[in-house]
Amino acid sequence: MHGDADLATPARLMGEPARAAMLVALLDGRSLPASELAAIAGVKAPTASAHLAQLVEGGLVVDRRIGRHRYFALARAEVADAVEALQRIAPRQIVTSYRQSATAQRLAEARSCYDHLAGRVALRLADALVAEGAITPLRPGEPGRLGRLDGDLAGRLRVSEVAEADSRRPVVRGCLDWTERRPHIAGRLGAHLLDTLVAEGWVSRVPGDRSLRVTEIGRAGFAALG
Amino acid sequence: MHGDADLATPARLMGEPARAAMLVALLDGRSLPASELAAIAGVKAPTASAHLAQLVEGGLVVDRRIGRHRYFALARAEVADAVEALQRIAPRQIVTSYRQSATAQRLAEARSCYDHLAGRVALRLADALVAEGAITPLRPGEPGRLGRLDGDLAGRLRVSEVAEADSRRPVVRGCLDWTERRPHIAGRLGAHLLDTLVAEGWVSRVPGDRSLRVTEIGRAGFAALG
DNA sequence: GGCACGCTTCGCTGCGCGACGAATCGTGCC
DNA sequence: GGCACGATTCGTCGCGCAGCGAAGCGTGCC
Repeated sequence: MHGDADLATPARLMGEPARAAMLVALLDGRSLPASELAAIAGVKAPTASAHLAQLVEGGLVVDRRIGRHRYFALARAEVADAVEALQRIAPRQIVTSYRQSATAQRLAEARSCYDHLAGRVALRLADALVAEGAITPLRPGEPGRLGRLDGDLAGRLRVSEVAEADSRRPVVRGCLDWTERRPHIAGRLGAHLLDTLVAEGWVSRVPGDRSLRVTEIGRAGFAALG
Repeated sequence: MHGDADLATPARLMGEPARAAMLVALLDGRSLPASELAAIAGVKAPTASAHLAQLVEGGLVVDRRIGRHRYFALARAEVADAVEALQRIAPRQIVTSYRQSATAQRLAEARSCYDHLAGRVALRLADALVAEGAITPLRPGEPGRLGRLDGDLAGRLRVSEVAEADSRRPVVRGCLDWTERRPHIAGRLGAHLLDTLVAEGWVSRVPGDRSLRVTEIGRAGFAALG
């Protein structure tokens, strides 16, 4: 009658618990693969695939195929606004702005990505190792090579240890951080660096969460990188 | 895991077309009875009753029982915000703010309420007739009485005609305007006034809509009331 | 008191859709 | 080339729930 937008369509998409969980997981702007969203939503792959297809069809989410992976992200800021507006009227719990929440900030700062380090600190670390010549410049999804390992940082993080390991897995691989749109270090070195940083007390794992807590030691260490 | 508000609950409530239509109808802050919401949503009374019970249970809508009627309104401004946020991401159609839209403004200014006049102009008219002594002060839901009908306004609007009619329906009744929280004129006089104003060209009916268009004549006439 | 009327409750029907196992497709990797 | 793996498609199952007719309840009205 008086030209309403079809409110019910996006609301229905958000009204299913598994889909709602996916949208919340994407609220901070990251892109996540279907498998991870399935785990977050607590459903199996076929179910997640169907949900994600609906979200894309409904224009709430966009997808980007990278090799055999498929990354999903919120389509636009208005979708995040709507999600947050709904959270505000949800029973119990006050949400100011999730995108600026402590959890989202911690995830953007430092988190684990599979077995390696991600977040802003990962980018600083990668930049510093490239600058030192310990690794070749990173390109997303592509393998890199080690360089001269006699530098200060390479020594402190024991980069040479990964050179010795025998594995089919590439030593260095660029892994795109979808929040920052720049690659950080994955591959054997990426996993090794995360282990070393945890062992050295720079970061500590948060149980049941992918975020990492940066300690005082780590804060000083990362700050000294550049 | 990280203390989310239960986004899915309010979203599910909004994700059903009939309920969504009801919420949109309440978006401008009015209170509407169940029967009218049923008509707006295009469902029968039992279905509407079930939907409204869910909306109340979910905290999106509050109800107020007045006699055998039950009026519903949005529970708080945040609900309207969420509805509008969802409309903005709905396929095709851009909604800026429905509460400030032309249609909502017209409804707040002048509309028909069943068979009589409502909206801000109805309040001005009621105030003027009370001031002139043509009717006793209005109390919501209660009948009133006619007074001296030799005043200017009473003459122009032919109020005396309703005094002559023989009907069980009360001559004057206060009808609460839920937007303005003050009563306007219902009853036989209310219906008579609307008919007269249409006949005199103060307002014209909008087909398929409860809003009334105030003409130039009406604009001048209402302005002269006070 | 009796009627009208708005709303609710009950019982039933049918459909939409979420869930998953199994199989398939496509890609990356060594 | 062959394996591993992420994602999708297909088919099936079962639950949840919207919808309504009929009946019941409470209130207003004269």
